[in-house]
Amino acid sequence: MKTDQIKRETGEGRRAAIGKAARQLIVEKGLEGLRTRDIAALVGINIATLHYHVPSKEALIGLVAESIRDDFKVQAARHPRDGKTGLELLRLEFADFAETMEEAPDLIVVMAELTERARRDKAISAIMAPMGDFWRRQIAEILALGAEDGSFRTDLDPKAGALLITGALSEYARTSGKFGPAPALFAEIERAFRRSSTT
Amino acid sequence: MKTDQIKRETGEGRRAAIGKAARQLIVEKGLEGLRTRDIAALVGINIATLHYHVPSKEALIGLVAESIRDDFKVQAARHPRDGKTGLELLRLEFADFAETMEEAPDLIVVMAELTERARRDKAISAIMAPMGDFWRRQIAEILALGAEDGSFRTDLDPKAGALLITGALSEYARTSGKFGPAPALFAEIERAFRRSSTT
DNA sequence: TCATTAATCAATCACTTGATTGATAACGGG
DNA sequence: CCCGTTATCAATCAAGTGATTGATTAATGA
Repeated sequence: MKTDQIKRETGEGRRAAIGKAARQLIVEKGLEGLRTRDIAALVGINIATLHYHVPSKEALIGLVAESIRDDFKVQAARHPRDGKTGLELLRLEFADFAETMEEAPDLIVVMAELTERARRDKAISAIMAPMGDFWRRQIAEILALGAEDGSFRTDLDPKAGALLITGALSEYARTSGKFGPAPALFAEIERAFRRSSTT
Repeated sequence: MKTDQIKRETGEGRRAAIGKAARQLIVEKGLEGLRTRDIAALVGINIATLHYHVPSKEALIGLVAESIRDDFKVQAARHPRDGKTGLELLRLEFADFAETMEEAPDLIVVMAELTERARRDKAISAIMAPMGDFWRRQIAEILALGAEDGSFRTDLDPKAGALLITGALSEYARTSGKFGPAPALFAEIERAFRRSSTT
């Protein structure tokens, strides 16, 4: 257990540490207030060393975006999803989201920050946009499945419904604290898509 | 029609011009890339003159936040809202939103940017948070009214429903272009809250 | 063992950026 | 017409800010 590095660190290890520190600083100060010097200080290395591992600030932000994408992929594949009804899958989605908010709230903060930046930065957009698309498509598939298996309304538009759900969850994460407990929101979403009461 | 200022400009006029230029630049480069020099250049004045009218960058961002709030208030009071059913009011809300996206898309972009910053900046938060609250409360009232007058489901949770709607509209604005035409989303929202088919 | 590579840092560069200073020119009331 | 107020700018400051340079030291393989 060599906690404190006496001397050196392997290349990939450093890159990972730099990415982690950058994410932490983005949470604290925003992308706007992100400084290479602060990152280096947090990692405990010289600025030149930081530039040795990550050539530019742009590349650094790209590194963060990639690390977010990786975390997102892990989160998306956490639970088995076979042989379940639409409603069960949707609840699984809710559970995943609640779990992420609990365990890795900074993931959501940094994602929001990068999504904002993606509007102007094509390189970031290339990484972040597919993530949003993936999420929405996954929810849309769940809704379509649920409409077939009787969990949800048959007049449901899966794509629009998916936008509703991802929007609501994002908004909840953004305003969290102000709005009450998540289950109340989850329940309302279920009612919004449930099959009409008569049979 | 004195289009080009030969010499001077009144104080309030300048402040307004500075605010407008700042908003334009925030749309182009983000809050992150907002520079006092760029604003001054866009207005056509010296940096010192800018500081004469707006003492600091912080005050400048506050000015932008206030101008956004003012626009928001105008937008919110555009149509008469008395004597209508919940569904009619909701449709009015949709129309207002679509109109804003059409006529003043930068309003939405800047609002998103400031909302993001509000997370870290208390002064901005003090201006922006009430705006979001106001919007959500207004929608919640519409939903509550519609549940009473028979437009919407009776098992509707107005607060959760409002979060669903504002989240969906924000998400739509954020991803616009990717998702199809707004009416499809509006229609799905209506179905989500409509009274169950029987009766 | 020893040359090569990988990793690190002190010092510094070139430029940006918010803000200030001191002087100057228009405006407007008396 | 004159003087105080308002508005403006050229020049400059001080503190950053991303990035580079040149040298030094640990690891690594032949």
